[in-house]
Amino acid sequence: MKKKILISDIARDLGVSVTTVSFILNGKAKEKRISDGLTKRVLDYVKKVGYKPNELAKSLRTGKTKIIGLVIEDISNPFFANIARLIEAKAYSKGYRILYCSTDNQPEKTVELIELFRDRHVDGYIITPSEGVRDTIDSLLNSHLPLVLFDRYIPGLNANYVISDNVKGAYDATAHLAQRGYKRIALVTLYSSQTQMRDRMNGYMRAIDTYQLQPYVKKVNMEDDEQAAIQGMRAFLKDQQPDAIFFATNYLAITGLKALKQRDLLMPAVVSYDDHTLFKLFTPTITAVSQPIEAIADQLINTLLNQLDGHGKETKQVVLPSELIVRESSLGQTSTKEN
Amino acid sequence: MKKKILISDIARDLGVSVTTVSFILNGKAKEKRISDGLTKRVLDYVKKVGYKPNELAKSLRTGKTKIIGLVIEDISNPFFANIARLIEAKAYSKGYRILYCSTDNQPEKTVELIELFRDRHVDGYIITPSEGVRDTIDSLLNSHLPLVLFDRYIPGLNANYVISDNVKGAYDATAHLAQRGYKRIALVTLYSSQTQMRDRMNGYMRAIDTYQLQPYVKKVNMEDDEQAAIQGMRAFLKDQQPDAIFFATNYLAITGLKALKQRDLLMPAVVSYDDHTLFKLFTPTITAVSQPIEAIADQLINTLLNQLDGHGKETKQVVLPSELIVRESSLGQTSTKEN
DNA sequence: TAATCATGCTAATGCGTTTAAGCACTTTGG
DNA sequence: CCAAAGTGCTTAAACGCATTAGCATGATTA
Repeated sequence: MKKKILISDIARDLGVSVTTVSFILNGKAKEKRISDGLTKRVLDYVKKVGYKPNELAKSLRTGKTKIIGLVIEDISNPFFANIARLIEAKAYSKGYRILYCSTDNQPEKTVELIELFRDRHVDGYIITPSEGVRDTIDSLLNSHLPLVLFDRYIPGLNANYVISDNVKGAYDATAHLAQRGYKRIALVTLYSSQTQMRDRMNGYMRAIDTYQLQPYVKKVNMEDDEQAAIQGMRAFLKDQQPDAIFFATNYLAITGLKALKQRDLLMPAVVSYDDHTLFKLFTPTITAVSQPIEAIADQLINTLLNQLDGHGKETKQVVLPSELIVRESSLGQTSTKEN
Repeated sequence: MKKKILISDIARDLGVSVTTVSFILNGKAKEKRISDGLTKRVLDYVKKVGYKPNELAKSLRTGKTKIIGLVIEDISNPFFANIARLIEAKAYSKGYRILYCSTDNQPEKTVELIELFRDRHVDGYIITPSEGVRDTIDSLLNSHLPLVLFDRYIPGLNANYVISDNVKGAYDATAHLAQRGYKRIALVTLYSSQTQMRDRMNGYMRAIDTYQLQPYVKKVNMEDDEQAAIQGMRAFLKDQQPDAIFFATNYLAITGLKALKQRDLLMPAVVSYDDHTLFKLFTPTITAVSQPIEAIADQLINTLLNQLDGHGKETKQVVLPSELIVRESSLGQTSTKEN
């Protein structure tokens, strides 16, 4: 168990000052007019003994950690997981590392995680805000900390965000069902006033208006155990007998499918906001509103990096289009996006 | 944008020394015989001004970060995601925080992530080791850093680990199919010599021996694009015409289902190692070998916390039983574990 | 009465870096 | 020819906290 080697060891061994070594290590050799010979000598020695600076000390001194905190609703949801992956890759190439945590959409947990990241002095934040975290986000904003929200935003808060066009996505999904001739098109959504949920509801209602249909809305509480949610949905299905259902999230769709699994209910047409790898495997396959994951990740990381570089003082609020992926194996039709 | 408040500010405002404040804040008031009156006065003032110590400085000084690094194959895989959740919850209650990262099973990335965590001085490691990281793990071991491997281990390395009984799980799955009368039972696995894969193969082979069947094994490379894997599987299916398939991981099963989706192939019976929320929704539903997630998380965190407390010098290597969850809706049978 | 002890606190040092300021000399420009 | 600028480094002060060793009191003991 060899002793950890310090920058002062390097300096001593080479007969120079710690400062000089530090300059060279931080690429300031030229700027600080250190001779090429010494620069090379130091670099070689550092490589030889395998010295690595103590990042904690470095961060304490500089105030920078080269870490981005990713506070996400649920990392096990494929939509979020995929975005996390893309962000991680892009950040990596810029020398930043990502640390992630799941909030389960619980305000207290979200606040705690943001505080944790703040305690650890992460350089920037990417957050899916749950309800009731306005003050915490506001405090980050007031401290001028680089920050981008996504998937939803906080009305009235002048923060950067990247979201998809939830209204249009939901409208398209509902309109698609209406055009197929379905008459009793239900929306299954959450008890939630978050913006993305609100907008999906609005999109659904707009389509209902356009096609002069009756709305059937079921709100579910997903924080309780899943069984209760399933029971609630089953009651709704028996009651209202929808011939088509638009689920406002992919996990609502999954829970809904479980509710439909028992064969006493007839299988309505199903559309989900957010896709899922397995949706294409179902019989019948499930149409989905697919968010432009790659573009979202791009915008997120670029907006954040801009702020980290000190540019981009003006807030950036981006709305990206979603795409309806139509899957109807029973009718022999396939989307071109299929693989 | 208010200035960050320091421990020295507290001390000055209260007319006491920094040392005293530090003692009180770290719960050493009694031990250091600080009077109750002063203790209360300091605590109250700290709460009033909302002082929070700089964790970086603290860590630099103490060498402790109260952070556990979780290096996992793929956080978007439900099996890993669920374990991560449980670990996070248990660690949290002990004052530890979790930081996670996905390796995608790539050795270079795994090594880099472990180094990253090491640079950040995490207090302990929980790792699903990919191949080729023996040296890195060994180096952690040599530095006496608290460490537990899981899902697989590294043969010959005397490290703590927690795994499930892969041999028995695979045997049970294969035997189940044999008992149902299937004759051409295939194994679909990875090109991988990791222990869990090796053991699942061994379990399959033992069952093949027991029931005097012919083995049909397809190895797949999942690091390439999925299309190639699907094509490979389809070729195998057409060639060998298995009437039952045992997939060695849940994502192999998902890819396999995509390969089977086209209706030119007859649907064989399917069993997967590791369960998935959606498996029970398929028609026909999919039987799975389910690992005891809760027990695994318990053992992992307990083993690690033991080491962090300074106890537990002897290495702990735990093998937990897996359970076969039989799902056969077509036959009207259901497992009692079903919900 | 002096020696001892418990009490309640503080001064000083260290953790491993970065960085502003400087130093002793040499070169350059007008 | 002399001030200004350049050269190649180093000194020392942070960064924000924890901790060891110790110091001044007053109380207790012998």
